[in-house]
Amino acid sequence: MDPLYRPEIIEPLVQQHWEAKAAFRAVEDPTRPKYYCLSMFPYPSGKLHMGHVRNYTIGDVLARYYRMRGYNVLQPMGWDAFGLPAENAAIHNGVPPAKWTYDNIAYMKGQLKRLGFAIDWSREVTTCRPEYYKWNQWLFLRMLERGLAYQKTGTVNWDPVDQTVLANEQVIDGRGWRTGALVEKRDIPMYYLAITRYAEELLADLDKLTGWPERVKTMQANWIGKSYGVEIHFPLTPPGAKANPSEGWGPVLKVFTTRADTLFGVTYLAVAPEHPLALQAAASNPALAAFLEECRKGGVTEAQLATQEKRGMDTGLKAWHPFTQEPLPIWVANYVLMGYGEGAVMAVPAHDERDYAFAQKYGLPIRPVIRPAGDGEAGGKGQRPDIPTLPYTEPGILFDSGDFSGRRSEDAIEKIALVLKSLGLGDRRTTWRLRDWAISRQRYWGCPIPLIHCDHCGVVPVPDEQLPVLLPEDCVPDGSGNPLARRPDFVNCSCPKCGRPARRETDTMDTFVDSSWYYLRYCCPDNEQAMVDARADYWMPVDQYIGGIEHAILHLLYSRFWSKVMRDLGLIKYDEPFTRLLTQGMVLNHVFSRRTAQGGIVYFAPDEVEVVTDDKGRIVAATARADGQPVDYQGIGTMSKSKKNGVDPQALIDRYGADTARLFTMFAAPPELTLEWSDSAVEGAHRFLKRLWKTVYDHVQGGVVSAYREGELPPRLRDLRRQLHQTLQKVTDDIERRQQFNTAIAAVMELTNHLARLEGDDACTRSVRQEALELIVLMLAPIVPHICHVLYQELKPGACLTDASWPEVDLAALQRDELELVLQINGKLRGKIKVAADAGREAIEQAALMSPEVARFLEGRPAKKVIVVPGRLVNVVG
RNA sequence: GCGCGGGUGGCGGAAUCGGUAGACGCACCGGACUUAAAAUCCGGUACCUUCGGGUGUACGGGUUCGAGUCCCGUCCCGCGCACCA
Repeated sequence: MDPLYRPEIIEPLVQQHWEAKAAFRAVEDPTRPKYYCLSMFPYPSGKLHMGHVRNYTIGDVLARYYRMRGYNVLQPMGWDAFGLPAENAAIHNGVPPAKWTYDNIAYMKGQLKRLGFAIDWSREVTTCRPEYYKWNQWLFLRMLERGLAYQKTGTVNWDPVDQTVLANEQVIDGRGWRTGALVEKRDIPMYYLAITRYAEELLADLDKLTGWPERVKTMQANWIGKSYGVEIHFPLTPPGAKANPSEGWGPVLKVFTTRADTLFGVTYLAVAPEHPLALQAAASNPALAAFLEECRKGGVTEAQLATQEKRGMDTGLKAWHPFTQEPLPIWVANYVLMGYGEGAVMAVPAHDERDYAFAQKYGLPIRPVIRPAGDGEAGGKGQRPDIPTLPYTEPGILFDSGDFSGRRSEDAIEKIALVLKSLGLGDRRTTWRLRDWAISRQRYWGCPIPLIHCDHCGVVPVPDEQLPVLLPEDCVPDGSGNPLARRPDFVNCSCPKCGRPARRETDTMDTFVDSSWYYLRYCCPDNEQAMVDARADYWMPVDQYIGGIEHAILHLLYSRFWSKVMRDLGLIKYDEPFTRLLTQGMVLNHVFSRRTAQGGIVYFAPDEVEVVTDDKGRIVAATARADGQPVDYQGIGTMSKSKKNGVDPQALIDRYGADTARLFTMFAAPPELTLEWSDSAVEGAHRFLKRLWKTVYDHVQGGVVSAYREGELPPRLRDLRRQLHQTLQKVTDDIERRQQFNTAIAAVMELTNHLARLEGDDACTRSVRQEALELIVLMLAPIVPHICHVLYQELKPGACLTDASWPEVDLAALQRDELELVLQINGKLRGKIKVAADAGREAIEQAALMSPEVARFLEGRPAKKVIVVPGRLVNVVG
């Protein structure tokens, strides 16, 4: 055995061993419990970053742990390979996105292998391969047949930098999620997936996801945004003008409200600038038309986003109140959203912040109709109460509201809805914030939408037998529009219906489509005949999914939707794809910057600066190595290219090895929290591995050990065995139930420190040391598998760690004859007492009362009370 | 604004069901080894102290024999959503 720990030598050897044995090949086996451990697949951007290392190490620890526990483990990996960065790289370097992508995949795959992840590479899935995206197209056609996919021309979010349409989810604060460019509105024909049809189920089934963080479920629930309310129709013709009541109410203006109880406080109606009524009124009103035009452009300007000033204009139109018959002015208001509810609201300035601000600005009447429920609740109809400060937005008791006065808000909403329904002027209604998912992208590097445009037959689906619609891989985009549209060999085709010349759809699918079902394809990546097969029934659902919190809404919601669609198509048998979800925190590092003379900011990589620390080790100043001039220390921030504070995992692996990289990322913080990069903490992790190596080396040098007999162990060795098995118990619980790998590692470090201090090389000691080292190596095996593989071989010649099981706790070793209890007097720690392990409550009380501490602190006063917490402490109250 | 997390030494963090606050690691200090340094090993490290002890988990109250943990209020930080009617 090498006396020195040399990861650069042992790690490649161990990896070759795994490869030769096909150690991590997953084969369906109905006789064994399965464990599908999935990490979110990477976008092949070029090289791994620390976030990947963290993500995949967490997954690998769990996969290896469950493998040792006897589960049939599937841990696959693949590539989210379509997407814009490939096109941008092509624009810069003149290389086709396909080549750039495949080169990146090859390099990053090498990096993943170098980190020693227990991945079944035979199931690798790459979304830009026809054998994968064929099934995107196939399922899209199934959805089209069922009306779950449909075309609609609508106002869409247009990213002027990427020249593409964005989904609502991809617009953040009015800007493109990737480019940060201000999003414009455009009218374009688009394909949508009807995710809203599943809104109810997507919301309700969140309750089934007991293995998901509450935070993620809350975010999804908010995103789906179910809202119970009432739809109210305001007639657009005066009630008296109807010649014949049987004709109904004629045209109405529909609004949605959650506060129907405030109906008698309505003083005007407001519609969105895109509302048909607004457009109609604008036709004969140039000033209004100008205002609408301003809203269309202004809705996304920076200034307006910042001030969010409420603006509006009277249309001159009137609607009539369904109960009071009173005429109400209809305004256009920029704070009303066309995309939500009916694109129109009933405005109640007295009880709504926005309506209040608007009414104040434009001098519209403000009419209170709700008062606090408070003490005067029995107060009787019509009684005029003290009105609190307006707007009063809480529910309360109605007044000045006709027959409804005196009712509570909740009650009034029900009654008003009933009466409206009987009048044919409204009903209860549920509204959702969730929109249908727009999947068309005017980009080249994505999955082609399998449709053909024929002048005679219209939009015709590509027949199944012609799938996949192949994406040409030799295009080099130049940044303007979609290069597919300029490829006659792609565009020109014949209509599948009439055979006449036709044009292929050149839009491609949102890449979130690709990632909505990749986990299914890992189950059967080689099936050319079907999207999924029976193997998916064996592996699915995913038992443990690990990925970044940034996917809490988009990817996870789309995947849940996709699963439900596939279930309804009879393709799969489960409702929810991911049973347990772990969202790992981000990786952070120090940020250094300097203001330039022009007022800009330049960033410095942490290794480009020299820091000055105070006597406590805090950074107080920093200078750039290049010019010796000071730079500003900005504290800790997420690793990013722009801040130049990313750490290249490759450098870490080259210097310390994969095991150190893995140990550091798992030890420095619990997986859900942010992880702060620290060079010295990395060294600390490396030091521990060197110590472990040396401890095993020293022990192995002593030669073969004989097994001890339980009875012959002296107390100090029994104590060590107790700690050993207590540690095993804790580590098992930390990994399996708590998923707190940092405390598991801390416990093993503590044990290893104790073991290093264990003196003696008699047969008994060596025998217990052998047991302890074997267990330590097994406990660390999921985290640092390379070093453990070698150490295990040294400890047990002929044995192979790949076949080893997770050790069992020896309950007998946990037994003890004597316990040490904490002695408290009046709740304060005063000492410790030793009692027999089987001592009863009375014996413990006696022992406590007889202790010198009690005599000293109670000074002869009698104890009023003695509280005994078995196995922990005794508190004497005097 | 609404919703969800948080606030513990110099730092990352531990304390799992209301029961020894600060595990483990980093940093720092001291010692050993060395001609010297690095590496390694050993010891110390919340604060105050009259060395008996006292005080400490953002702040102010409360419940309890006992509170970092539970309850009420305040402040601060992070994340998500954001004119959603």
